[in-house]
Order: sequence, then C-alpha cells, then structure tokens
Amino acid sequence: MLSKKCKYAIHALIYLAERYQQGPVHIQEIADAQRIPKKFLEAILLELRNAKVLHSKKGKGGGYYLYKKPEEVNLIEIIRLMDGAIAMLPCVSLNYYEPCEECKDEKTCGIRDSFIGVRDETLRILSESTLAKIVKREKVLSKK
Amino acid sequence: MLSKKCKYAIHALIYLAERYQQGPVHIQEIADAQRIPKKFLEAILLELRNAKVLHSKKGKGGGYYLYKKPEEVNLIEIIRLMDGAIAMLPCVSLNYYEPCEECKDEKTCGIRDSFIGVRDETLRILSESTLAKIVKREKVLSKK
DNA sequence: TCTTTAGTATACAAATTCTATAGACTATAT
DNA sequence: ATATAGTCTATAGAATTTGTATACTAAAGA
Repeated sequence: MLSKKCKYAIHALIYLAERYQQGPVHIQEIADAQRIPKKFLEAILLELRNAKVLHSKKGKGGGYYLYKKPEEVNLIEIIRLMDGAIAMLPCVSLNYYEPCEECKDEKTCGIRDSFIGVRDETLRILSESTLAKIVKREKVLSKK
Repeated sequence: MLSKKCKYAIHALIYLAERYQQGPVHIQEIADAQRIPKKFLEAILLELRNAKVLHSKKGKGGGYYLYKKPEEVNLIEIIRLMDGAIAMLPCVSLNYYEPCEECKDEKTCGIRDSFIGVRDETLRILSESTLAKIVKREKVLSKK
C-alpha cells in the first residue's frame, strides 16, 4: 500500500498540474483543497522541490509550481521519491537494491523471477501514467 | 515491500514443500534451517494452519506439514494471508476494498485505472507462482 | 498413567516507521 | 519596513512490525 505521504504528494501534484503555467500556488491553498495537514504538506513539497519536480517562489505572491512538464512526471517517479522502492523484495529493486537477509543464495532463489516480473509490469504501467494523462482522464471522466 | 513475516512464511512453506508427504517437520527444524525466530515462526505457522494451508500434529513425532498440494499454494495466497491487500490503493483491492480517504470521487479518479492494471498484473504473475513451481525452479537453478 | 514432546494461546515489550506539529529562520514583493 | 510565504531542524505521538515470555493443551510412548 502507498503511504499517506505518497497519496498526498500525488494529489498535490495533480492539483498543480491542473494549474500548470498559471503562476505559484501557495501551500495553504493546496492543503485546503486536498485536505492535507499543512505542515505535512510543506515537508512533501519541499522534497519534491529538492527533486526538481517543483519550483517555489518565496515572499508575497509566492508558492509552488510544477517545474517539470506534466508529461514528464509519472507515478513511478513520485512513488519512488515518497515511498522508496517499487519492488516487493529488496533484492529485486532497481533503485534501492539490497540483498534479502532471509535469502541464502540469490542465484538459486526460486521466487526472484516472479517478483522481477511484477516489478517490470508495475514500472511499465505506472511510468506511462503521467500527470498530463491523469489530468486529462479526470476531465473526461467528470464530463460523463 | 513484503514484511519479514511474509518472507518468513514463504521460506517456511518452500521448506515444507520440499518435504511434501514426508511426515511432520517440527518448528525448531524450520526455524534453524531458515534462521527464523522460533516464537515468531510459531505464530506464522499457526495462521497458515488456520487458513488450511498447513496441518499440524501434536506430541512426539509431531510438527507441521503441507495440507494443500504444492501446486495449489501460490504466492498471492501467502501474501494475502500475511500482509493483506496486494493492491497499492485500498480502493482498488479485491479482497480488502475500502474507499480512499484522500479521494473525493472514485468515478472521476484519474489514477485508479493505472493501479487496477498493476493489481491485475501482480495477481496474474504471482498466482502462477506456486510452491511446486518454486521448488522445481530452485532444483534446476542449483544444478547449474 | 506418567513423562516428554511439541503445538496453542494470550499477553506483552522493543523497535521501527508513519503521521503530524512547533518554532525559528530566510527570502521577496510592495 | 513589514507582511507574506517558503525553509529547515527538531521532535512528539500513534500505529505497526517484530520478537519474547509464560502458561496451557494434546498426543505418543514407556
């Protein structure tokens, strides 16, 4: 399961994607709109800023805005930043690899292949899901 | 990421699958072989027993053994028993469905479809991975 | 029937992770 | 100057995970 932090991040980013190139949005507005505790949201947005997904502007009229294009931010990137590894086993993670403690020998491990398969499919599906597509999909769905 | 409990369960079950129809194996032996804290393993095996995956025999010469056939136990079942939902969002879970707190309207949610896709692929891959196949795969790999 | 073996059950403790908050500080616009 | 709004560090509380202790029950066999 995704953490709350990650879900908050996704919703905040969708909110900002809907307002792409319309100037900075302040934290309080996002927090109110998405019902996210403000201080918690601050920490989240900061991380996204440090990862160059967002930019911010201080002072009056400041706030956060998307730095990357909505087509260039996908769910995989967000999940990795917030929750870490995508894979279900550390020994199968591309970005957060670690040998499994419980495992005696990776080469003869009978479950690794399956989890590599799951990881690859997850990666494929979620990397196709960009902010741009998500926003578009929500527009279509809300018109029905 | 899978919990330790779940990984312990998988390893214990593989151990028992390798000894299918060779009589009960006691907890201590499994604990030693797989380096699992005995008391923790007891709790795990008990749950698997209550789920009719294992049976046990008390008293001298007792222990645990597979009740289901190795071909009939797959990774999905084990993960569900130990860790609960497979899905990355509660609103997308088949067996542990709950509406997402953060979500305003499931019908217009732009990310749901992607996570349904991930869930289905995960289900497909991990339900094909049975104890029988895992044991077989380990034999093949260890001969190389 | 008594003893030993081994699983069952309940309760609890330690460790870790997740969620949330507080407060002082810094930059910017007007 | 001053009000606005993001930055940074620290920490507190809650929940979950992992592991342990103790007492109890069932079965096997001498």
